[in-house]
Amino acid sequence: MLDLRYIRENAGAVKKNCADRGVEADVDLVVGLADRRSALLQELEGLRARQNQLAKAVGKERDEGARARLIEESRELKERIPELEEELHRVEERLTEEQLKIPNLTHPEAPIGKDDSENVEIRRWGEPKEFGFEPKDHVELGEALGIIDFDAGAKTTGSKFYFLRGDAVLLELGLVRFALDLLSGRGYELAMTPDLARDRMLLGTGFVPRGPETQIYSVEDTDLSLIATAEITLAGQLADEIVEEGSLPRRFAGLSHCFRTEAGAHGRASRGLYRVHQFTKVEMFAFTTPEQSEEMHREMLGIEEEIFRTLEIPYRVVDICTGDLGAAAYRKYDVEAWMPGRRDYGEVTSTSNTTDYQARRLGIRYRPEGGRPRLLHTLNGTAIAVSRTMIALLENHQREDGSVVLPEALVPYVGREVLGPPHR
RNA sequence: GGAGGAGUGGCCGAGCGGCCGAAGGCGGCACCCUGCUAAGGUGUUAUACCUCUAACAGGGGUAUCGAGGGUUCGAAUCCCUCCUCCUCCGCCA
Repeated sequence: MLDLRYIRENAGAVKKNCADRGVEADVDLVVGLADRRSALLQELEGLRARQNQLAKAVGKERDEGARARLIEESRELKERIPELEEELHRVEERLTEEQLKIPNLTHPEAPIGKDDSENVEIRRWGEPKEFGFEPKDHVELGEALGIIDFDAGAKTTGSKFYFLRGDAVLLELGLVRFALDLLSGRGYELAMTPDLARDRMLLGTGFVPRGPETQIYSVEDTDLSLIATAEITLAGQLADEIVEEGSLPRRFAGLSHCFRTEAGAHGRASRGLYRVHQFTKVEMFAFTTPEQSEEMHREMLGIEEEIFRTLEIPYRVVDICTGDLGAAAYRKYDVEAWMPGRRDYGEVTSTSNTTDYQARRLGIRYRPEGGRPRLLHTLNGTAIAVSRTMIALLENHQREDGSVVLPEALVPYVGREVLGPPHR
């Protein structure tokens, strides 16, 4: 959410930003509603001031007649005030609804573009490996090894769900522990968060919990949804709080399951583990001062790259263009790993600087030394999204016989050098 | 799930239906004093929004004492619902 005053005073710039991002938001409507709200508020506050005045006067008035007159006027106000309040409430509800559609501002250096085809590659690491044989994709590899079972997932739960078996279980746990160890050493507080969160936390972080275009599973008859990422709970943990400046930056490494309906995503490149409804992820999250956030963003991207270099997986880094930023991001970088099964790079991590966009909605502020509270900045980045990392790992490190050699750094975490069929 | 208790400012903690945005303490800030340090003294210190104004300086106003309703001329204070936390019992991984 953007600051209402900023929107009113910079309607032109906000409109241009919406256009750059390809977002349909009615800025004029927001401004109109904001004006209406101000007018109502002024009228209402005037009446309330009179009401308070009267109440105070009644307490002091000794003359019975005068007292009765004061109470009479007060009773009249008591009728009118709720009517205005109701109208104000309606206007504010509508205003918030429209205001939420307006995306965050954009970093001046973010590339302008309409969709992911206009994202800008900024660097590459590693060369796609030449196999001396026809490489298989992770679905073939996983099923042949008996370690990824889509049929069982589909039977018990539905398509795009899966069982991990045998060495894949150890691989998931090893990847998670590998990431946690690395982040713990970089000053990230380890956290396992709830896998569900209140709708307010989803809205606050820029997700749409319910409705036709939602990507979120919500629980009926409650205000809870399954989280799409621990970003939601990690951001929400400080909702409505004011933290001391000295405690910033504050870094978290959050482990959670992630749930996504992926509505409308069928038919696209989504074979196997690439686009699933549930996966495990270690997420980086940070609260910073406005001055610290760009540096923190670079730090997160650096860690993401380091992880994939350590896993010996070729990747490229992409600067996400305006049309592909989503609502909350001011700037976003993706790391895309080489996936031999696709003969292409595929997104494995994403890191965003959301500036004060989430903090405003969630009410998270910090107190500068001796100053008034200011909104802080929030950032997030993927350390390891297990499912997609598993794709890259299996496909890049496969051998002709269908077994998979683990990168050295992972061996102690998985307890194996080679992934093979489960023990019978 | 059952029975009790509690939710107040950055933190702790008072609070008779009107004089309470709220005592007191801690912490913070400013100044004073003490040759350093420690201690002490005085003052100050919630947030958002509206409005006057050249003003992010001041003045005025509204709201906020877990949330939402209600009673009342008037609610932190009374009533209802919900949420959260604590204690005890039951159940359970």
